[in-house]
Amino acid sequence: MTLSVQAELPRILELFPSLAEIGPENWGREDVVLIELPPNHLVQEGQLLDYAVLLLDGTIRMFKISPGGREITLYRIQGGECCPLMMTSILGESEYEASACIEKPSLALAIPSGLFREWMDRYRGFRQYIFKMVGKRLILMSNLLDSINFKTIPGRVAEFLYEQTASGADTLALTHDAIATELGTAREVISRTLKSFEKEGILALTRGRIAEIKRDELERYLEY
Amino acid sequence: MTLSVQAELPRILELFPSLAEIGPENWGREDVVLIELPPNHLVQEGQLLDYAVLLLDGTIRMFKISPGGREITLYRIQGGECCPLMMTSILGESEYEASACIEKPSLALAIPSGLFREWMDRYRGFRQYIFKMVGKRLILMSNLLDSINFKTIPGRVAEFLYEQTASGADTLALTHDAIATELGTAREVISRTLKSFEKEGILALTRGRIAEIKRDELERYLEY
DNA sequence: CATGCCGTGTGACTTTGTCACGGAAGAAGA
DNA sequence: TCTTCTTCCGTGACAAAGTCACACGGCATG
Repeated sequence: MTLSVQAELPRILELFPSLAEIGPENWGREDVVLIELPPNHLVQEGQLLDYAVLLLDGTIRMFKISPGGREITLYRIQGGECCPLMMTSILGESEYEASACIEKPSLALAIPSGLFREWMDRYRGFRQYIFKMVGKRLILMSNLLDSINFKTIPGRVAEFLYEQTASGADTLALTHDAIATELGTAREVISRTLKSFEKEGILALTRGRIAEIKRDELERYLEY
Repeated sequence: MTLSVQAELPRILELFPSLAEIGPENWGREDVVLIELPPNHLVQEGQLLDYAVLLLDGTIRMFKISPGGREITLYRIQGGECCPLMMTSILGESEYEASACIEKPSLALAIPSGLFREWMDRYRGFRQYIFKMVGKRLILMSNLLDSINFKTIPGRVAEFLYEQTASGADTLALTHDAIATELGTAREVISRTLKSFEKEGILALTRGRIAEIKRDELERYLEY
């Protein structure tokens, strides 16, 4: 069974209000389809560019990977978002230069490149929405660059933990390796940093878990 | 004496062909003006956003600066280009988050934000041009991020020298500090690296000069 | 219970960044 | 020409971060 765009239209419009201005003649098209993205599927540079993808559900992690295998997460795409790198590839006919990993099973609206360009021309709100997305990521990436180049590791780890516990939880189910991958450093570095945090009583470490995280203590390490 | 937009129109259209579709009623406006940007003038975050700026001449360096004073160059804007971070700020009403330094005396076309948005809506070619610019920088920044995080210093210095000598010159008039600022590292690090290159006979160092650069020898150090 | 994998801890070493100098090249002025 | 000053460069000692090699323990699986 495949999902029908028509059936999901309410959900699509809720997530992407800017698509409201698109008329029924476009929604009826056979080449605008819903696709399911399998979890843990990897997309390398330059693929999938026949379609622009708007994510309805799940999450996709965009990252860079070095020849040595070290990774760094650039950003995540969530339901209601789209991938700016992909957008600019389609619109600028340039290369794409990052990898994507589908973290949670994802559902997406696929729009053929040509049609996507047409929509960008025709629909003002949609265009503005896409532009905002791209701008947001541009700023995000410039801040990431800033962090990598100017901040210390303890500072970045503290910041990461601080963000992850923003919802109130004081425990995270994360391996050191996962954090290293987020921040673009090595697992040993994270292990040592966390260990030193533990010695200061800021948190407690067990296998695959970071518990008893004291957010207020973390603040001491936040930079800027 | 101020320069007249009308008088410079041929030059403007040559540098920005996509502006050709804009009719005379817009070119006659009093609020579209040419401005001269003084060299070494610094622009901090969030300024100048009442106008979108299209550069006709000169160069502007966009960079990040740390609390400690270390800098890293994000990219340069040249004649015929515009600043993507500024564009996205105007279109997305978000913050701007970088500094700019006018390196060479510059001449620019200033368009009020509102009118710029109007042009973006009305003129397809102009819109596509701006989008291409933004995309180009997004990719450039993601590659820079990659370099910072994954490449070695000798690799990055070699790459920098390689690019700077692409025109054929085997001598560069650059201080070590200038290179450090380009790459986002410390002057001492660059000094040591260049010294080691000199010991290998790849180049010759004198005050404010790097001479006898052997491009083919540099290739050994290029990464990827 | 045995096996194997995965996550973690650790020490030794290399690379990069920081700090504090000092010294030399060139510009400017007397 | 000599003096003074600024800018640029070199260096050593140290701190921070990344790399490499390996060991150990928890936990799942058969």
